[in-house]
Amino acid sequence: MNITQHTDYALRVLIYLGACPERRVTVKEVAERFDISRSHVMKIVNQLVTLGFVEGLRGKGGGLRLGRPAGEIGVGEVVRRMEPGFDLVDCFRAESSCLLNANCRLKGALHAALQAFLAKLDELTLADLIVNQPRLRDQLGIVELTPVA
Amino acid sequence: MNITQHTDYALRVLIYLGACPERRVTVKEVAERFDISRSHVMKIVNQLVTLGFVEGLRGKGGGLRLGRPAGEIGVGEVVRRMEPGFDLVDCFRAESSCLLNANCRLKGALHAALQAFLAKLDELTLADLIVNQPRLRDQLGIVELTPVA
DNA sequence: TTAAAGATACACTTAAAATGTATCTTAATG
DNA sequence: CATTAAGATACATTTTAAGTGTATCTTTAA
Repeated sequence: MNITQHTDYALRVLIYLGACPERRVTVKEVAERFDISRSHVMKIVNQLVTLGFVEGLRGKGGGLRLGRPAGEIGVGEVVRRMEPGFDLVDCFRAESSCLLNANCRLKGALHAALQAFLAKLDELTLADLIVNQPRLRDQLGIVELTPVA
Repeated sequence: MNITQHTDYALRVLIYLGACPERRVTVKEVAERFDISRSHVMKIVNQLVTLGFVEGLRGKGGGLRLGRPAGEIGVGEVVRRMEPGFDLVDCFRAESSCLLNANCRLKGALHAALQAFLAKLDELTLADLIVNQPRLRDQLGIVELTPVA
């Protein structure tokens, strides 16, 4: 059981943006900081923009910043919307035809567990992940008002 | 986010065995019933045997049956031991070196959510998934004392 | 001894995730 | 208005892990 890097990095990008609210951050900078491909970051960012979590501005001097205050971005919400599928098992999907289907208790049990998982994440907002901003900025290598070279 | 078919089918195999306690069930029968490859079932069964959830007997007249009473097989336990990795995200793994690492709250949050997920499954045993055995047997196509042709 | 079962090993296929490359669009600025 | 720097989009390629297939070994009952 795992979450895709896609979702994982979506959260990390949001943390980065949240820790650096005074300026726009570029995709290039994020990719270099986290040492992953620019195109992967771009895909993630695009989705975040589409969903309203991030605001992207094109052109010279453009870049990214949070689309809403960190306190209004739920961690559970991000995971729910970024993760491609929550069809924990085959029988969650419409076209599935497991023998048990009708009164299968397994399906219900897994569904309940999934809800518990997400509910736990719903307890937090992005702001909760960015407490102690100075230290976080330090770890992320964010220097005052100076973008990456 | 999903669980591998491996784990999914492990649970289904256990349900099948639990619903058919009066005789040994063969791998072939299970594969045909669930319409998946014999070798996939074999791999799953092997693991279940290694873990003690299932008892396999070779040779003519051999087959599978539960290794313990259904009431003593925890659903959470099965998922925990069958699922290949619970490294929800990269930073769960030892060799990972995320920038945030040290005081990253994300890691803690995801870990707590995972625990909530498993705790929910820990509330159930295999026996809870096999209530209404007659109906289940009917759905699984289990006929009294008559193996699949 | 034979047949029927699980056990083991390994090669192959498939699907999805991640990466790479190229090009388009937008916006600031000299 | 041209240039430059940014995100947006599209598509092809690579990589990885999950699943499948085939062959052979081992065990056990009859």
